[in-house]
Amino acid sequence: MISVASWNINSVRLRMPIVARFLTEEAPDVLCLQEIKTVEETFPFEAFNALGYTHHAVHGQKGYHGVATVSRIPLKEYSRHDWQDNGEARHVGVELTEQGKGTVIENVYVPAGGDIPDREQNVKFGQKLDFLARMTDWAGKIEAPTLIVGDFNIAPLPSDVWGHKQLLKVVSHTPLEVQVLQKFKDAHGFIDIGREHIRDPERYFSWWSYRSKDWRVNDRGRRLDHMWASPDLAAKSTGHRVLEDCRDWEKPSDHVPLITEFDL
DNA sequence: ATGGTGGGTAGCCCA
Repeated sequence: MISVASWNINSVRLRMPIVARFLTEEAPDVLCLQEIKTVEETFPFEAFNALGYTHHAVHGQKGYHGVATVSRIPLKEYSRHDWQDNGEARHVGVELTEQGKGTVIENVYVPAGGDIPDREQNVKFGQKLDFLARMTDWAGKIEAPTLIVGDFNIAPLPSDVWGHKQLLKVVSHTPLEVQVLQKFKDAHGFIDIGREHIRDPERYFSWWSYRSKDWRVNDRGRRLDHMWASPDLAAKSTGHRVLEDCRDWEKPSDHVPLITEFDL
């Protein structure tokens, strides 16, 4: 059995205490972090090593974005893509080298896309769409059994958001983004593991804005984080959980971790 | 309809 977690941590240095708590309590084999907001030189390697997570692939950037995959089972860095073609650190891929040998885990942080869902008025929205288009070209050429996880910054289903009608013109849930994400999915035949285990139309959120008070009461969440797998790999997924309680931990991220277990 | 809260980092950018 191998378990893989994904968590947009919104500064790994600030939140190392809750990361340590998560690794101690849940002990996933692999943890994919997004928005680490640091370069490799100041990544807290020692803290991860002390917890038994001695294998790392870090693609960092000063102040913004950045992704890291840490593991207690052996892996090697496999790829780094710049799907936005602007030098931002939003992807790192690893390949498992012993247990689960040959399995590729791609860790991605899709651009949020700004506030206005129109590429003419908002450069960031165009960059988000272009990022996804390049990711789609790449997905069509995948050969290894692949798990792609991370903050996709799109909530595709009506049951992935607190209010479908209210959010149709809000970046992350527009029909155009949903369509572009679907093309990416179809390019490789990815399976949405989260929704294999928590079926539509059951409520499934992974992010609650810091700006919304009483997140548990108002529950204005969205499912921005995903774990998608090649069909053969998805068939080996035996469990999937959303750790909503982490949203209430001290100095929380606005995202919560997802964990999938595989019979590998 | 608006602004609301966070993080990184040094005057804003980004989410």
